[in-house]
Amino acid sequence: MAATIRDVAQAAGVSIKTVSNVMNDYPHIRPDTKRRVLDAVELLHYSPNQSARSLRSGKTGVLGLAVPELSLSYFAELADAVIQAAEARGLKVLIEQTGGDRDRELELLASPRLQLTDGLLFSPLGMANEDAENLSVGFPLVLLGERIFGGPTDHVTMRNVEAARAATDHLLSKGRRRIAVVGAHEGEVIGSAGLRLQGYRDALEAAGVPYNPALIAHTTLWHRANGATAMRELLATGVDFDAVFGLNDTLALGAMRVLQESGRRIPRDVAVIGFDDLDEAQYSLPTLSTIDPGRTEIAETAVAVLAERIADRRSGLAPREIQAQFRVVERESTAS
Amino acid sequence: MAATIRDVAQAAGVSIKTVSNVMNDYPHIRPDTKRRVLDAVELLHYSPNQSARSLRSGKTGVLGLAVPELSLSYFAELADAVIQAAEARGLKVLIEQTGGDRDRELELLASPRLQLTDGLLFSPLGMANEDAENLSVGFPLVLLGERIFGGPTDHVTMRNVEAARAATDHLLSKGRRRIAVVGAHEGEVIGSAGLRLQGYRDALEAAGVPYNPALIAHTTLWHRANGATAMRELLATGVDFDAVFGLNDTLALGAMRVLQESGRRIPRDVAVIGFDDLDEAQYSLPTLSTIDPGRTEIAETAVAVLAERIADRRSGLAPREIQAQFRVVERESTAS
DNA sequence: TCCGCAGTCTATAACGTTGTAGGAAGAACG
DNA sequence: CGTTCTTCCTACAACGTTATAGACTGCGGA
Repeated sequence: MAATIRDVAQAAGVSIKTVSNVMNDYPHIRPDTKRRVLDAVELLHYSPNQSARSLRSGKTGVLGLAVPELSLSYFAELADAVIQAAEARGLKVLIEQTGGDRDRELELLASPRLQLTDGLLFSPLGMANEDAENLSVGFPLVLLGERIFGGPTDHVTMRNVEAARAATDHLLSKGRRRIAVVGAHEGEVIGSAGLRLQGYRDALEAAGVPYNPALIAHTTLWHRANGATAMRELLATGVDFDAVFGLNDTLALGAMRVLQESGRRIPRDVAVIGFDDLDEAQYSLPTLSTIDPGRTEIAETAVAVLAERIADRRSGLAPREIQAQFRVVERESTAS
Repeated sequence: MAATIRDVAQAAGVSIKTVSNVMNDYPHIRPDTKRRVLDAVELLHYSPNQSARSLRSGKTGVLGLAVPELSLSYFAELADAVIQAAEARGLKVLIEQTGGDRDRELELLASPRLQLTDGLLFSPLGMANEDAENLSVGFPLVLLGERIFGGPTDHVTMRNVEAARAATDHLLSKGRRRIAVVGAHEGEVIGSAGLRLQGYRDALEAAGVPYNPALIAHTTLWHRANGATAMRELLATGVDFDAVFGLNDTLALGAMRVLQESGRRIPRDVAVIGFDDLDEAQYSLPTLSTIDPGRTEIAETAVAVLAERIADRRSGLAPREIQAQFRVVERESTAS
C-alpha cells in the first residue's frame, strides 16, 4: 500500500541507500540527486516506516512516562511539561498510569512492554527506598519524585525540605505561630509528606516555636476530599491554630473549603499555604499562596538527562541527583 | 546484548519459528516442547523485540491521543480514561498536545510521526467543519469533541444540546427564570459553546421564557480566569439574574468565585450549574452542580471503535457518530 | 603519467520477528 | 497395507530500513 524506500529509489533512479541518505540529511549528495529524490518522495507520498527504522537503528524516538494518575492535577501538569520538553527534542511520550500502586509499579519495571520506548521517566508513589534495587533495569531510567533516594539511577527532584521550610517561614513571617499541617503520613521519613513535614519542623525550630503534634493532620492519599476530611477532624479536636500548611495544593484547597464552611475567614482568622502551584491555585477563593516547585525545570531536566543516558548508554557515569529551584508564591490566602 | 529469538531457539534445541509459536500461544505445540522453550526464555531473560514485531506484523499496539493540553482538567481526565480503556485491550497510548491551535492540528494530521501508532484519537479545538476533509488521512482515526460534524471518520461525542437543555431545565425547575450564560462564543453554531447555547435556548423556549442576549457572557478560551472575567463584566452591566449556566465547570468555578466576592450567596441569590463533572466540582465551595457528559463511556467507546477500525482496515463501513449518555449531577450550587 | 584523495553513489548484508510452505511421524480409515 | 488426515515442527523468505564496504568519477600533486 504505502510507498517504500525501494519505490522512491526506483522512481528517482538511484539506489535505496541514496534515498536513505537524503532522508537522513547525509552531507555528500549532489543537489541535483537530492532534488530528484525529494521529488519522488513528494510524488509517492513516501514516509519512512518507523518500525523498520527502529528495528535497524535500535531507537524508537519515544520516551515512557509513568505516573500514578493523570486525574491528579500535579501529574497532569507534569505530563504536559514533559511532553513539551520531549517535543523540543523531537521525541514522543507514551504515558503509563500505575495508580500509585507498588505492585503495579514493580510490574511495570519488569514489563517487556517497555520495549516500545528508549527510556523511562518514572514517578513512583507506592515503592519506597527498600525497592531501590528494582530500579536497576537494563535500560535508561530517570527517577522522579521523592519516594526513593540514593537509588541506582539518575534522580530529578524538588527541594522539598527547603521549600517546605520556606512555606512555613512565610507563615511565620506573617506573625502566625500555631501552624497546622494537613496531609502528613504517619511515620514517613522520606516521600513528599515526610520531607515537607521535616521542612516545617526545621522552620519552627529555627524560629524557636515549639512543635505541637496535635496540629498535624494525617491523610492517606492527597486528594481534595482527604484535605477536607483531615481539616474537619482537626477542627473537631478543638485545637487552636492560626495558619495551615497544606502539604500540597489540593489538600490546601480541600482544607480551605472546610475552614470557610466553619465560618473562619481566610487569611484573617487562618492563613493558608499550599505546595505545587497548580493552575487552580490562582483561581480559588481566596487565591492560594503556594510553593512553585519548579515543575517545568524538573520536566526539562529529566528529559535532558534521560536523552543523555539514551545517547550514551554504556557510560559508567555515576547516578546523579538533581534538584530544581523552588519559589514561594504569595497570594490572597496569606495576605497580611 | 539482549537475547533474540535465535538464542532461545538454540538453547531449547528447536527452530526459531517454534519459539515464535510458543510466544504467540499457537495451539499445536507439545507440552514438553513448550516447556523447554519457556525454560530457555526464562534462562536468557528473553523478551521479543517490539520493533521487529511491528515491522513484521504491521501493528505497533500503540494508539495516539491528540488533545489541546493536559493542563486543562477535562482533557487530563479524558486521557486518564482513554489510557485505562486502552490498557484493558493491551494497548498503549502516546499523547500529543496541539495547544488547540488549528495549524498544529492540521500539521499533526499530515505528520509522518503518526507511523508510531496504529490509529489516532483526535480531539481538535482549532479546526472547524470546513477542515473536515483533512481528516481523510490514510489510517484509522476517531474524532472526539464537537468541532466537526459529518466528517469522513467515526465520531464519538456527547449530547451537548440535550445535556445543556437538561442543565437549563434543572435551573428552571428550581424556579429560576433569569439565567445567565458564561462562556458563549460569538456567532458559533457548532463547537461545544454553540451547541450548549442552543440547548439553553431550546429549554427556555420550551418553558416559554424569553431569550435575553444581555444575559449571555462571552469568553475566548474556557479557562478559569475567563469565567471570572466574564462574570465581572456581566455584573458591571447591571443586568439582573438569578442563575448562571457555566458552559463548562472551570468557567462556572471562576464565575462562582466572582459572584461570592460580590457578596451574592450561592445558591440562594444565584444558582450555578456547570458542565463536565470534573473531580474538582465535588470539592468547591459550594459544591458545583454539573452535567456528567459520560466521559468514561466516551473514552471506552472511542477506543473500542478505533480498535475495530484497526482490526478491519479495509472495511467500507460508513462513518458512525456515537453519542454518550449524560446525567445531571445536582450538588449544593443549585440546592433548593 | 600515475597516484592518492575527496566526493558521490551502489550492492548487499544485516536488524529480529512472523508468514508460508511443506516435511516427518503417527493415527485413522477403507 | 496403502492412503489420508492430524499434529508437530522446520527452513526460508519476507517486512523496510540503515550500515558496511567498496566502486567509480574527476582533480591536484608528484
